[in-house]
Amino acid sequence: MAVAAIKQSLENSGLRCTPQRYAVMAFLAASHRHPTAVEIFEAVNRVDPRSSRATTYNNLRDLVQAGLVREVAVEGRAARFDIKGLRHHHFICDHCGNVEDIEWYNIPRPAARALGKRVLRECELIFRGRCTKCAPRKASR
Amino acid sequence: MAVAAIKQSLENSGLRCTPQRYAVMAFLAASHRHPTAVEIFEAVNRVDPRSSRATTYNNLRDLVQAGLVREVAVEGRAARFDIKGLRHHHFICDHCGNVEDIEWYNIPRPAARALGKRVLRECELIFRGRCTKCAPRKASR
DNA sequence: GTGTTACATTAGATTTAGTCCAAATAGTCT
DNA sequence: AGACTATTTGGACTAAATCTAATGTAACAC
Ligand SMILES: [Mn+2]
Ligand SMILES: [Mn+2]
Ligand SMILES: [Zn+2]
Ligand SMILES: [Zn+2]
Repeated sequence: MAVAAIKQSLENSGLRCTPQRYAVMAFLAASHRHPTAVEIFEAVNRVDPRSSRATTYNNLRDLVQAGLVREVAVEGRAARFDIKGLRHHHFICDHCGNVEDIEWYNIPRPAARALGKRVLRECELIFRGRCTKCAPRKASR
Repeated sequence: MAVAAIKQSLENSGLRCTPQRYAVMAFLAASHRHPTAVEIFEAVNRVDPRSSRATTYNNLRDLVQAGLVREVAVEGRAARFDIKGLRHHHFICDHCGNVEDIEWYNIPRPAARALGKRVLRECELIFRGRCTKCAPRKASR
């Protein structure tokens, strides 16, 4: 994602493009690894400009709220984040907790009857199992 | 869920039916509210037999591992639990974090190609938006 | 420009959710 | 009964995230 594109999307969402905010976006845009808040905090602080822990969390919260970033809750582990670019599904490893992208495909929506008066914003499909690294080795089991 | 049924399912999973364990299962079976661990802990301790916090968490972990109970991670909030009875999807409210059951319907699996060497255990479909209580009132917006 | 205001950042304290530990208890088996 | 194993327990501990109050910075009005 280009510098200008990040700037644009921040301003479109009514968020100032501060160095700290930009750094979070740039790091997420460059990463396909669904980092945790702490990982983002550390990565951003390996070089200038610095960003405090509170700011990193604040910015992640704002970016999620603006719809630019997605937060993925993983049971028993820290939340992970990714930038909302191309639509995709997620695979979460039972064993190591890693979150991986799965190519998007369409899923049928629920019947209006089943939703009642709820207001639907999005459907999220999550696959669970063992990632390539954690899958049982060939003959075993 | 009947007393005997709970006993059965525990024993089938190789777990002793202790009073504390039973109490967790019985509470979950009777509740449709996806309680948090703390709520379960408090509910179980409103009457005998008592169960410590550590035991409640231990038992929830064991029950999830045995596949009898499901843990639902909710971003920014405590995990919630429900008993694995009839298959169903979940609706999570953006506003209040409540988890509600949505009638089951089948969803297409991903292409084998998209999964690669990963081992798929299950697909989970989560709907997000505003629950009935938090939905914007009629004319507004 | 100067002043005003709203938005952002910061360090550190605090809270929340959950885990760990070592000792005590209670089943199960022979 | 005695040995063995699973389970429970209180309390210390940890990790993740939020809160607070002070400070800094950018946009807007004049
Ligand atoms: Mn992703
Ligand atoms: Mn449910
Ligand atoms: Zn894995
Ligand atoms: Zn709600």
